[in-house]
Amino acid sequence: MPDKFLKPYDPSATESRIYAEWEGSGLFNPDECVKQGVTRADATPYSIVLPPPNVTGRLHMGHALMLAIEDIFIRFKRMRGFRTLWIPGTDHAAIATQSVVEKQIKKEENKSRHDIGREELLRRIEAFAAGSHDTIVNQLKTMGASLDWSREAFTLDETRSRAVRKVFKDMYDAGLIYRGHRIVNWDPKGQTTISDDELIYQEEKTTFYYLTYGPFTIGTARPETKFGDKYVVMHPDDPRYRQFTHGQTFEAEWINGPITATVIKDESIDMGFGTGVMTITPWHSHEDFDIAERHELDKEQIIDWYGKLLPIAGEFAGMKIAEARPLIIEKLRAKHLVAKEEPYTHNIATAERTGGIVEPQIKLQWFVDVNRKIEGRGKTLKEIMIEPVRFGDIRILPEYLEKTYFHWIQNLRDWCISRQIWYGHRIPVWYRGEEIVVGDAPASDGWIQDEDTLDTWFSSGLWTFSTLGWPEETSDFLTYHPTDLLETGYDILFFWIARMILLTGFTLGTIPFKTVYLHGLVRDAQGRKISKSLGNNLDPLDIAAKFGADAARMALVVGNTPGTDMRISEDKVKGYKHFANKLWNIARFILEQANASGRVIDTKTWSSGPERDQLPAREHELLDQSDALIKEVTTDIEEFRVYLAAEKLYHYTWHELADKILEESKPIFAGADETAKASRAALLLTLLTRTVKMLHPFMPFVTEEIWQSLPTKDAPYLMVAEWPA
RNA sequence: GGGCGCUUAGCUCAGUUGGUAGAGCAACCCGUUUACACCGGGUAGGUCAGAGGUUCGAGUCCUCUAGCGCCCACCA
Repeated sequence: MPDKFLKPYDPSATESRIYAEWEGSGLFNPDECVKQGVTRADATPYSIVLPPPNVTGRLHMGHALMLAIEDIFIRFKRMRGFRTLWIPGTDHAAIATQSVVEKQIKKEENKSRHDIGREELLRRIEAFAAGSHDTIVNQLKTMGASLDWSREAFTLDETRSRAVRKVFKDMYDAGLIYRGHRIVNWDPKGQTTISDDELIYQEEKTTFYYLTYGPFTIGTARPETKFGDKYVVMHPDDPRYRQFTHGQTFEAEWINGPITATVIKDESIDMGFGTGVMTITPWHSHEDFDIAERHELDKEQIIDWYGKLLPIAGEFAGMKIAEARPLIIEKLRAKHLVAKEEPYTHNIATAERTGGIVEPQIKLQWFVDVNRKIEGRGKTLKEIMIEPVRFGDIRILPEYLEKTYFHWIQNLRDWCISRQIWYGHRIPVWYRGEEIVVGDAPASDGWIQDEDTLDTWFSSGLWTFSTLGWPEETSDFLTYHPTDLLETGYDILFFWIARMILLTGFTLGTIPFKTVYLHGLVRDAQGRKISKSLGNNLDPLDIAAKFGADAARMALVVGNTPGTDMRISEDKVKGYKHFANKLWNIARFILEQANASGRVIDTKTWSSGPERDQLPAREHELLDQSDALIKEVTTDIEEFRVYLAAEKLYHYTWHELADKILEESKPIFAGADETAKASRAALLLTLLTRTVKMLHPFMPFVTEEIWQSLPTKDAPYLMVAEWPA
C-alpha cells in the first residue's frame, strides 16, 4: 500500500508530475507508440488537428471544453489500439492579433502603426505572439491534452506559408482567385477590408427622410451619401412612373445646386417599399453597385477611407458623417426639399474587432470566386462545399446545424481574401510593370510584392493538411489525411469549417475530416456570455489549480450535448473534485484488501471464459453489470455521446461500485473465510481496473495515478493500456 | 424579412431507434458501523409550455399557439 493513498487526493501535486511523465515517455507521438510496442505498426490511423487557438492572449473555458472533448476521443482511440495522432498548433489570427498590439502601442506610446512602420510593428507583434504562444502551450498541458508536441505547427511558419502560396497559385491558375474593383466592407477604424463574416449588426434608431428629387420623392436613411446621385431607379412595371422612359434625363434642384439626372428602369426595385423609386450611390452600396454595373453607370466616391466627406460634398467636405448629416438635412429643409420624415430602425454593420461602423467602398481587392465552374471538375466551389455534407461523407453534429450550413452557402458571395493590415501571409503576387508572378517569389530583382495580406481564414482553412507537411507528400500526410474528427465551437462553422471544406475540396479533391463535432458556448453560472467587461471569465489555469484539471474536464463534459450552450461555475467543478477524491478512496479501500498480508490475488479467473461460470452468483452478476457498462460506454463514445458516457461512469463509480459493491463487501472482509476474502478482493480489483480504464479519457490524471499502484497494471502507462472489452 | 433551436423536479440539465419520467446541485430527516464528511442511509418534489392529431402506447412523431434565444439578410 503506497503511502500516497493515506491522504486525500491532491490534484495540484499530482497533475503536473504525471503530465511530465507522459511527455517524457514520448507516447503522445504515435510513431513512438509503435516503436515501444504499445501500438501495432499496421494499426488503423486516427487523427484530429487541434483548432489552433489565436495567439491573442490566453485560453478560456471554451477552449478547455474543446480540449476535454478532443482528448477524450484521442485517449479512447489510443487505448482502443488505433495509431492515434493529435496535432497541436496556434493561429496568427491576423486582424485580431494586430489590433491587440496596435491598441497596446496606442495606449502606451500614443503612436499609430504608421508612426512606427511595417517592420517595427511586425517585430512587436511577433514578440507579443511568442509570449501568448507560451502561455497557451502551458494551458494546453495543464488541461492534460495528449498532443504530439513534436509536430506542433503555426499558421504563419514556413511550412504553412509554403502551403498557402501553393494553394493561392493553384486557385489563381484555375481562375478562381481574381483581383477586381468590387464593393467591400471597409472598416474606417481598422483601416482594412473585412469579410462579411466579420461584421456585427447593431440596431440603430434613426430617421428616414423623404426627399424631393425633381418630379420624384425618394427615401433615404443616409442623406450624406446623396451628393453624387444622378440616377433615379424604378421598376419597369411600376404604373406610377409609366410616363418616364429609361434613359430620359431631367433637371432637379439638389443639395448643392441644380443637377441633371437620368431615369433608369431596373427589375431589382421593390415597388412596395417607400415610393418605389430611389437614387443610387454605387460607390457605397452593394445593391446600387450591381445596378450601376448592369447599366454601365458612373460611380463616384463620396466618403473617404476615414469616414469623412470628399470635396464632392462641397461645403460639407472633410466632415465626419455623424456631424454632417444633421447639417445636410437642415440645408435640404431650407430648400424645401424634405417632404417627410419618420422614425426608422435598421441594422448597421460594425467591424467585429474594432467596433468601427463599416462603410461599403469600392476597392481593388483579391477575391475567391465561389460560383465559377472549375475547369475539369465541372462544379463550383459552392458545390464543393455542399456535396460532401449532403452525401454524408462529412457528418455534422448536431445534425440540425447541417441546415444552417446549407443556408449559409446559398447566400454566399465571393470571398474577399485581401486585408490591408501587415500581420499575416503577404499576398503571394509580384508585379514588375505589366508582368505578374503568382506563387513563390521570383528569383530576379526588381519585383514589387502586393502590399496586402491574406484573410487569416485562408491559412487556417488548410490546417488539416498543412499541419501534416503538405505540399510535400509526407508519410504523415499519406497516413493521417483526411482527419477523423474536427471538434470546435458552432460559432465558427462558417468562418472555418466551411472554408476548410472549400479549400481541401479544391486542393486535394477530398474532405478535410469525416465528422464535425460542434460544442456550444460556455457561459457563466447566470447564463451570461463570458466577457472582459463583466469580468466573469474563469481561467482554466486557476480552475485546474483549485480543483484539478480532471474535475474541470468532467464538469465541462457531463451532460453537455453538442450544439447546446452550457453554464459553468466553480460549484459545479467542485462536485467533480469530490468525485476524483471518491475514486481515490475506492482505490485505497480495494488496494488495502488486495494487499492484505498473506492474501493471494488471482484476477485471471475473473476474465471471461469457463472459469467465470464457476463463480458464485453475486460475483457473476457484478461482472455482468460491469460488462454491460463497458459495452454502453464504448458505444456511447463511438457514437459521440461523450456527455452520456461520462455521466454513466460517474453514476456507476459512485453509486454502484462505492455505495453498493464496496459496502456489501465489508462484511466479507470482516469475516473469517479467507477464500471468500481473496475471491472478493480479486473481483473488486478487476472492477476497479476496468473502471479506471474507462474513466481515463475523461479524468486522465487521477486514473493514471491509481493505475501506477495497481497490481493488475499491464502497460507502463494507463494512457496506452488496453481498453476493456 | 428568411432560417434554426429551446420550453422536463426549486436551480442546471440528460432522456440515443416512441414502451409505466432521470441525474447533479439545493431542501428536509437520520447517521460518525473497518476507503472517503471532498462521507453514508432515507424523504419530498414534475398534468414533460399550451391545444389538437397519428398510435395499443408520445417527453419522444405531425400540425397549430404562446414565450425565450441564436444565426443569416443590400429593402433604398
